[in-house]
Amino acid sequence: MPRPAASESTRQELRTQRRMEILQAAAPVFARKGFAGTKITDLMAAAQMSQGLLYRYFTSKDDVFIAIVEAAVQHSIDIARQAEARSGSPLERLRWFVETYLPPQYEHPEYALVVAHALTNEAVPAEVRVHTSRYLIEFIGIIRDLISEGQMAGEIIQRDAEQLAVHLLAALHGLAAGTAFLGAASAQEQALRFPEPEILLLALRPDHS
Amino acid sequence: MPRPAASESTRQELRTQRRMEILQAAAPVFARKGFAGTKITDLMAAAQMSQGLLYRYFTSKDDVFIAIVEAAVQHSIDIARQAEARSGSPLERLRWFVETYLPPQYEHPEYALVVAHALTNEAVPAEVRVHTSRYLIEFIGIIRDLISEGQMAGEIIQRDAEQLAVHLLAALHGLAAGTAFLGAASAQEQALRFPEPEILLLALRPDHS
Amino acid sequence: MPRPAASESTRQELRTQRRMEILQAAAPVFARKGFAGTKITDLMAAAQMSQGLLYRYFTSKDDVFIAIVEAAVQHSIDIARQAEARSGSPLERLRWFVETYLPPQYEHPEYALVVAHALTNEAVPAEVRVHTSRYLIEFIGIIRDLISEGQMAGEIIQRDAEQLAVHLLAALHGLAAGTAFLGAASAQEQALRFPEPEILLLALRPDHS
Amino acid sequence: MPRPAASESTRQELRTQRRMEILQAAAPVFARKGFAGTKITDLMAAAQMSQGLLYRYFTSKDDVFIAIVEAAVQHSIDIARQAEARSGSPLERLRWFVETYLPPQYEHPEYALVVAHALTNEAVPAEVRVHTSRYLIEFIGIIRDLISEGQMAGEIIQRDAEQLAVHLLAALHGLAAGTAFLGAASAQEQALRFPEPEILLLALRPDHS
DNA sequence: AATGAATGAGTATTCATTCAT
DNA sequence: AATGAATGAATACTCATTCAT
Repeated sequence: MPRPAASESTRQELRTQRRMEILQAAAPVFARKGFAGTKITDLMAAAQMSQGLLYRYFTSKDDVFIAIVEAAVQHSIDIARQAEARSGSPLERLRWFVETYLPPQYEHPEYALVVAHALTNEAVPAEVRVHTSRYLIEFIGIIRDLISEGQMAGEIIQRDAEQLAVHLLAALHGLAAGTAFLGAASAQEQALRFPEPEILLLALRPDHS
Repeated sequence: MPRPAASESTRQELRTQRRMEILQAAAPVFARKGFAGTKITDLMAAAQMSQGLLYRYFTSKDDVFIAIVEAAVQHSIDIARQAEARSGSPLERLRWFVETYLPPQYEHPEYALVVAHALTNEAVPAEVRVHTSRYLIEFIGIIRDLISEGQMAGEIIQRDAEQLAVHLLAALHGLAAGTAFLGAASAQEQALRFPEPEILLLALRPDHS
Repeated sequence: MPRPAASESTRQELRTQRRMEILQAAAPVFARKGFAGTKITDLMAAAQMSQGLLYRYFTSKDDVFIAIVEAAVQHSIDIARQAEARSGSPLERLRWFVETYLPPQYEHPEYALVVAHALTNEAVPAEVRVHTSRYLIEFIGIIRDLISEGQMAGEIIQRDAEQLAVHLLAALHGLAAGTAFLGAASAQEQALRFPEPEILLLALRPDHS
Repeated sequence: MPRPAASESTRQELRTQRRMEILQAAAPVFARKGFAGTKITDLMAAAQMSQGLLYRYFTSKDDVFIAIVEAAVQHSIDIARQAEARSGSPLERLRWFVETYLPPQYEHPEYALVVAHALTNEAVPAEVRVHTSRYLIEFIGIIRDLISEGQMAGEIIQRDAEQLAVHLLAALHGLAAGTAFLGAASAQEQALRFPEPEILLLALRPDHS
């Protein structure tokens, strides 16, 4: 067997590598400027490549955006599934989830913003929106089930599990979004204190008495 | 013979009226499409007027957007101030705030989205972003002080008041944003249950002893 | 015979009066901004009337412009014809023409500019251009004939009369146009000295010897 | 291995080349239609390029216009300076100037028209107007000084040198402008005879006696 | 007649995408 | 593969003209 295969796979690796570079450079730009507000030029300037090159790795601006959203949503679900699959009590697993999920959001709020943007923004192709929201519902479902389990174990307050799940995730998302701007804004004045993971779990405490 | 005065003031009223119509039609469009993604045509089609007319009432697309953000932020602060000024225990006042603030957000999530957009999006003029974030910090401050009071009264858990405030408002915002898409998305499948106001207050419960 | 005629004629006078006011206000505006650069708003602001009113007196922007050009050209020809009909030697009549024609051009260069604009500018309806240039050729013809007469009387240099005529009128026009800007421009620095009428006639002096 | 340098300099040449093509195509269009009356489409259609391309070479319509005016004025001054620096008597140098300056104006009256437009038209940015008129005053100054010299040499009539200079240049400009329309207009009927350079100098002849 | 609001076609400019090198 | 020039559709904004009062 000759060598072409080797150079072929190397080429493939380079391609994948390039694609990743572009995506990583693109995410924060989309987050900051929104889908419609982002120009191909912005994207490729951030990636330090020539604009024309984008079209060797993606078919369109949409395509880049979709890839980012896809990855972000997939990442969220992955963590939720890991939490689900862990050992430990339901509450312990929820705590692990929040502690694993929140800090990176504080570091890279762009992904949350891009996902939000993808869901909200009509400029984004409808199929992406549908697809993404379906994933999110799955995401919520996983958390809701963990909460239910915790309630059966008596570790979690007896309220509608779905409402509790939505509340938890809304707070997580709100915080990620908030970091993006209040973080920046408050930096200028006095830094705003963002809640530690533990705070997010307070609402779940079982009732006294 | 002061006749002109009458028609003059009438004209002013009509102008104000028209401005309002445009703003009310524009808010949901901006919320759905984002600033850059919204065309003047979209705005004026929603308002059922000819596009050119917009420029008799606003100087630019920016101008319309800013007016909406301004109003939304002002409205938020107003409610917070009313809560502050109310009689009753701090917790009761916070409950009133959440019960007053949340349901309209479920009804009209567009305003929250527009504000978020204004803060996040670089396509939005920088001064608007700065101005708006300053208001938001004031908003947070009011809620934080209410929480502090509640803590002194023993009604609220002893944790960093600012973190608790940020958490509360992040959840509120996250829910408003979430309604916009998950509401719509879940409508297609099975409706998602969004938390009642009471849920938002669970995190504030004082610790069991 | 009843009275309606009287009020009827009064109405007519008012109409004519209004038309004139508009034209007089419009000429300098067109001169300064050109045809395409002038807005109806500019015109009517200068005339201190509401924009809509223009359409009671003229059918369009073109119409106003044409009326001004027409009047200006007609005025030029009138003076040339008066010079033609005068008594005195051909050179004396030419002198009268230049002395009568030039100073008002220095005072109101706008008309010369508007005529030039009408001839040059393709934004102006083609028929106006043709019509106007036909008039101008007539204008040149009158001056050329006066020069010919002067040559036969030995008062004027023996050169192609048409060339001399074109030269004279080009200078007149060039000076009118020049006043509009060099006058203004030089006012800021040191005033530029524009030629007295006599200078324009120097080229016509018969040869020495 | 300095290969990139070569292609880099080639690129620059191509850019400059393109800029020139656009300018050359644009000048007559601006001359015919005026600044406000000229559409980007007109410009680029004349240059046989797509409209969007203009913006890779100029920042705006203004920018193109300014470049043309700048070049035209600069060209005028250059010729005046060459006349100034020549050998020969003042009158001979003036004759050289007129003979060099006038015929190209007959060929390409567009530049004179564009300059006139730049000075007259308020649609043109004020700074361009000021800048250009300053140049023109310099231009006049050079000619005035040549005339003064000629007067001292007894070659030129004893009249205010500045008035003579303004007259000469007004005639030159008037002829250039005139060619643009009377040339075209008269073509349709009978050709009008435009003055030969020599005619322009007649006014300068010293007095008989 | 007079006013100023309403309309919508038109224009400068931008930007995703394609193409030549 | 990589670059950056070229294309042209799309969009904010303007302005002549019409209309309601």
